[in-house]
Order: sequence, then C-alpha cells, then structure tokens
Amino acid sequence: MTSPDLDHVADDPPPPARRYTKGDRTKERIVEAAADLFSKSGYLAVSQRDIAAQAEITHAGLLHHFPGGKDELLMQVLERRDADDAVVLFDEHLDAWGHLDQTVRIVERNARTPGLVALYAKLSNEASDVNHPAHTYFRRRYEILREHFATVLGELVDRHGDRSALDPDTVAQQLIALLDGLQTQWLLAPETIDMRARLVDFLALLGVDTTGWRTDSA
Amino acid sequence: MTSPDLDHVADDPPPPARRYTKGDRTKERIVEAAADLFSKSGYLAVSQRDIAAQAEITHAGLLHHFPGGKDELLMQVLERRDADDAVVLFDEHLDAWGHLDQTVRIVERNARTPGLVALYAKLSNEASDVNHPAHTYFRRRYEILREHFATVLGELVDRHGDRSALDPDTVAQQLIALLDGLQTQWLLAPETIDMRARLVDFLALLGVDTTGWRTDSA
DNA sequence: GTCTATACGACGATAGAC
DNA sequence: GTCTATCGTCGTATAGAC
Repeated sequence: MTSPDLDHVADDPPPPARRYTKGDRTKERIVEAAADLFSKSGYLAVSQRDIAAQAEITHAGLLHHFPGGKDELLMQVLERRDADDAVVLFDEHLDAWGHLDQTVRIVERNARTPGLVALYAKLSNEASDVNHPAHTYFRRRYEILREHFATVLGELVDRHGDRSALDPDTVAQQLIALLDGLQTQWLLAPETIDMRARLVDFLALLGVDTTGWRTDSA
Repeated sequence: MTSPDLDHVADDPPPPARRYTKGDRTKERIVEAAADLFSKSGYLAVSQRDIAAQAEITHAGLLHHFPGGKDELLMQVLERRDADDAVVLFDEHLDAWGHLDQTVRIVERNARTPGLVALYAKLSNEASDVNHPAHTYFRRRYEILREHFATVLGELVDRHGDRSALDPDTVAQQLIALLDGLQTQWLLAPETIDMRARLVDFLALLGVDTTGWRTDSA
C-alpha cells in the first residue's frame, strides 16, 4: 500500500534543536522540488539536474547538501509523507474497527493522489534488491504494517469469535498484499477497479461488520 | 503476479514459416543474454552495452537487430516467458478446480525463480506510466488474467452455491491483487512469508475446497 | 542482411575555485 | 555554501564496410 507509517522507521537521534541556517532553507527547497517532481514523473525519470533546476540551484550545489544524490532525496520525501500517515494510522484513541476505518480512508485518499501512490508502488518493488537505498526502509515498513494489522485484526477476530480459525498475523499479510495489489491494477487501469470496494469486500469476507462502508461506487 | 499468459497479448500475424538465418541465431543469443541479465540485475540496471557484451556482439550490432533498444528486448523476454505459462494456465482440458491448482503450481515455481519474478513485479509498476514501452502489454495482460480467473471462480461459485453473493469478476480482481501483493512482500523479505499458503488460505476463505493443498510449510 | 566505427547529448559524480 | 569544469558511462543515431 502507499503511505501509512513511520517516524518509527527513521529513528534517528532527536535533532539538536539548532537554529535554521541558510542551508536548511535551501535543503527545504530541494526536498520540496524533489517531492514535486517524483510525484509527477516517478523516481527514475527525474534527474538530479531536473531537481536542481526546479530548486533554482546548480546540479553540483544540490550534491553539496545531499551527497547521496537522488537516493538520499528519496528517503527525505518518503519520511516526510510517512509522518503524516503515522498520525492517522497509529492513533491510540481508536479501537480496532476505527483503525480499519482509517485504512479505508487512506485508500480513498490514495485514489486522489496517483503520483505519490505510483512512486511508492514502484519503489516497494525496486527496493527488493538488497543494495537499493530504500531496501531497509521498506523491510521495516512492512514489518510495522504487518504488526499493526495483526493487532487490529486480532481484536476483531476475538470479538466475532466465529472465525477464530484465522491467524491474525497471516491475515495481516493477506490484507497488505491485497492493498498493494489493488494499487498495481488501479495505477495501470484506474477505470477498471474500485480499490475501496475491493478492500471492503475482503473485510466482509473476513467477517468484519462493514455496514456503513459498503458503497460499491465503482 | 508473475508469469501467466500471452501469446494472446502479442497477436501478430503468424510468422511466414521462414528458414533460420544467421541473424535469427544472433537475435536468439541477444534475447538470451537480455533475459539472463534482466533476471539477475533488473531491467533498469542493465545497459545495452552490457547485453551486447554478453551476447558477444557490438553495441551497435545489437541495435541493428533490435532498433527499439532495451524496450524491444524487454518485450521479447516477456513474451517468451508467457508462452510457457499460457500452456499450463489456459489448458482447456482442465476444470475450474484444475485451473486453480495450476495457479498454485505457478506460485510454487515463482518461489524458485526470484529473478524473473522481480522483473515482472518491477515492470508491472513501472508500466503504469502510459508512455512506458510495456504499458499496453500489461493492461492487456491483466485484462486477460481477470477474465480467466472470473471464469474459473464463476464455475466454483456455481458449484458451491453457498457463496453465490460473491461476484466472480471482482473476486478475480482480489485474487490477482493478492498474488501481486504477496510477491512484493516475498521479494522484499522471503523468509517472512509463504506465498503458497496465503493463496490457499484465501481460496479457503472463498469457500473453495482446498483439501490436499493445505500444507502450511512456510 | 549483418555488423563496426564513431559521435552526440544527458546522466551521476568529483575536484577545486570563489 | 555555491559555483564551474571535467570525467566516464549511458541511450541513441548515423555512415559505411562486408
């Protein structure tokens, strides 16, 4: 799937509460430009020079701030988006049903931001190579997601005891797989698939009460 | 998912039953080299010069046979693999249950060929861009797959009438999504997931009798 | 029809001046 | 902190030898 998560993934030491320097503002501009271009054209189609131009800096100037080049920029963009999603996904005030509801909402939002969704989808596959700059990031990401949904689904299975044969952890893997796979099809041919409806169908199949969600508006 | 399909996708006019020329053999060597390198290193990491070198030909010589460069080579590699899978997937002597059984077998085989699986996975996401050389190919591919599984699932739903509320076409979308998504997780962290077992779980959830399949050997 | 030689512009990367 | 200059490699293209 596309966005949920992290802060957790990038658990750097807390930033030393420094003052904003000129370089920080330049960095900001560069990351902004990178996010914009990545979302529009994908990761691989964008060059360092493109990003530098949009940030109104030289190609070499960009590399001064981000020696890792596109890879490093990419991580910045990912972590930035993740911070947003972590807020809604890991809200401790929600019960299991509420968490699934949030998941549906994230799917709905994703359907409105194809650029970033496509970026995540491409990356999560590129990153299967152990040498890819985002490999560790995505491994951690899926680990956290699986844990999250296993907990959520575990609670729901306990409540509707009728399906107690289902193992929360493996069902979580299935749920995540479904979300990812739906996105692949949706990105390829948006008019042929209703991601939200298919997700709700699956939850219904699991025995989750989806009344109020079930609007098959494809 | 990774491989099933086509001949159907590349519906060129039947080849004019020509004799093998020297160039055909060279083409063969080049496609072989491309398939090998793509599987090992992915599509984007491989250069035309790499392929040419492995095929023992000049970079420009390669372009004589494949003016479209890597893109054209890519399609050759894809269609070659597809020809194999079409045989087992679209076998008309099989009933619906047999077709699902073949699907499970393909998943098992995929688990033994990570290179090509990774290539397909990366491509099916890269190809969401309408300008990608394989965009049309993948659209067609998913269309055929959905049709195929809709038919298969439709028959099974008819037999076990108890779940007749399920729409074969949308369930087919879910099944394909599951297969794709499981691969993403498996490529990223093979030791954490059993693709075959998760597929069988899903089929069981649909009410398909999976006795004899259920070997949760993760 | 098969292939080599050669060149072009854009890329990621680095060194060093200001 | 930002620049210019330069490197080797990439995909692409063309001219012409065999």
